[in-house]
Amino acid sequence: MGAHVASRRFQGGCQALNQHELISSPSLGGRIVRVVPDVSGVNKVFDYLVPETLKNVKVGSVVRVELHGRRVDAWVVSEVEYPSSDINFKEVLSFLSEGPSEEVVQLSQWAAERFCGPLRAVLSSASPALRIKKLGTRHGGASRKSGQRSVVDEAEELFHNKRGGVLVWPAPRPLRPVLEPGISRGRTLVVTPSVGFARTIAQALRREGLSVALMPDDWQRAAEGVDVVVGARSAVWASIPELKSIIVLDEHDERLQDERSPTWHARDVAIERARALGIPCVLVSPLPTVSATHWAGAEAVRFVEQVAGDWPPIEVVDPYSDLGDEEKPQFGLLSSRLIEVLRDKTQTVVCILNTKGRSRLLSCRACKAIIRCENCDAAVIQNEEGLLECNRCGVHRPSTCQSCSSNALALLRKGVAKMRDEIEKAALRQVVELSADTTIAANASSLVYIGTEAALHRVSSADVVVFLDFDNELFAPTYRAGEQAWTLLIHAIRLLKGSSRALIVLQSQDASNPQYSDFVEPEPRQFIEREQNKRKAMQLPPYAAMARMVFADSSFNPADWAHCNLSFSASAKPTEFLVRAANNELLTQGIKQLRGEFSGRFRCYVDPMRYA
DNA sequence: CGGACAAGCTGA
DNA sequence: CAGCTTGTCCGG
Repeated sequence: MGAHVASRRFQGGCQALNQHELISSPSLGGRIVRVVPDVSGVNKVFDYLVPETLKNVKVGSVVRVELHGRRVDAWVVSEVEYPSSDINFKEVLSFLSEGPSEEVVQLSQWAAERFCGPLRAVLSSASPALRIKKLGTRHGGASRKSGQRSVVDEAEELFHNKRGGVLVWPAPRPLRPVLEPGISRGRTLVVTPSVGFARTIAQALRREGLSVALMPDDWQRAAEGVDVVVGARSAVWASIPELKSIIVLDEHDERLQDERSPTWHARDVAIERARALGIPCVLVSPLPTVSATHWAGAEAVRFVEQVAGDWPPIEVVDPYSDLGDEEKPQFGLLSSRLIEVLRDKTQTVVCILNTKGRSRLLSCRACKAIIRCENCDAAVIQNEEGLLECNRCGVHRPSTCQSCSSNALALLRKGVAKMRDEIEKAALRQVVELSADTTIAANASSLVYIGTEAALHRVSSADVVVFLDFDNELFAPTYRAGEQAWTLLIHAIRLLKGSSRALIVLQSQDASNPQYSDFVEPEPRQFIEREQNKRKAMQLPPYAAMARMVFADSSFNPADWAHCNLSFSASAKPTEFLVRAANNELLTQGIKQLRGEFSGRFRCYVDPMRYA
């Protein structure tokens, strides 16, 4: 009977990690540790006895255990006490490696719960790539040169504010003033969207005489103690003793979110980590997300005065309305403004054509308007029955244009290769297609490039960046389309740094849409406020919680699960659902309940970047 | 995940 | 009813 009660306590998968669940009392047989096996599909915890010989086994340690007849790696997540010693535990077989600190283990548990995914995956991101038998202790930090630079007042204030906040600032240009107030407080964690950016920062800080750990390679150095730990999103899991502040750079960038379940976002993890430690977290971006500003609250969002040249001129042009009728069929996505830019042989031009989901974008043959959902304004697609269907809100309607009632609709689809040919014809000079296997000559001058959004990461500078079809970004069927469009734009703007003729061209077949006015006259305050109001009105994150759920088979019927207080909407795939709840707590609670009661398997993607 | 065991299907 | 496939359960 006692064994049965004990075994019931292990039920419930990754949610059953509450170490306070068991009554504390001295145990007779030695230390008992609760472990998470590194086995996919086993989202449960198990308890093992630590033999006297393995003294270095502690919370976070990677150990070897026998589970169901096989030997597997596992993380120790807590020590537990049993009221009696009548259960025969298996012993931990061996100590394999140092792992995340207890603080990071707890943070991982928070993230697994908040993002409704397996703890194993988070612990894996938080662990060293190679085994570490023993950690040393390094200097206590603060081994730094004096000679501090002038500091941006706003950044300074945010770090002195106990909680931190959001700094609206065109990083990565002068970065030192933003990092300085953090670094001067003590050990600092800097998280960036890309490894390249992290490496640049690490090099710059090392040149100043600071000790720096670049994640994930310097896992051990970070755990032993350095002045600054810097890395891409998984650096947010670095085990750092006596952490004093956290800085997230380019908070708007979606690369800060992991796309596998659990879909943790480094911004959210950083905020929670700082909260738990009672240290400031400062989020930096030229245009922070609604989630960031909502967390900070109005008084902790600081706008740094824009420097001239931060924003290059941005032109929105309509490739249809500004051409003569006879030119339209010939040039397609080529506006006269674009042709003018292309033909100036002294300028390097980068053209971006995002082909993702392009084939699904519809336009009206008669009035050229983009076909949108009448309810929520998202771009719609045509389903198999020929009806227009909104992926965002699920509304259907017959195939007619919302602005002129014509029923002649055209699919806008053209690949990069085809566009390259057209552009080359119009440009009267060579156009290079940028793809994964294109190499760019180091000092190639004044060329025209074309590629998907990945091309923005493949060139180092340009005079002009043209988004051939910005509607595809701005009206993408995800609620974060506005922010994601801005992310691309910010990246493009940084490519223009150094050019005296910097220019951004956004081609749109709906240039008069009010959403475009934000781009012509960028006003971060206004954009943030408008975006916030939109999310609030439509009950979208962060004012509500949302997840994509992918079931292993089609045995799930949402109608049977009303008691979980989740609202399900079907998607194009029968095994996928979009699920909503009023807030994150209700979402995780509902999903937890569902996981407990529903027999089938499913994966969750909380705050999904994109959803079909 | 992958082993254990149970229940279901087939063919002589 | 052996021999095989398919399903469900469970791991300390």
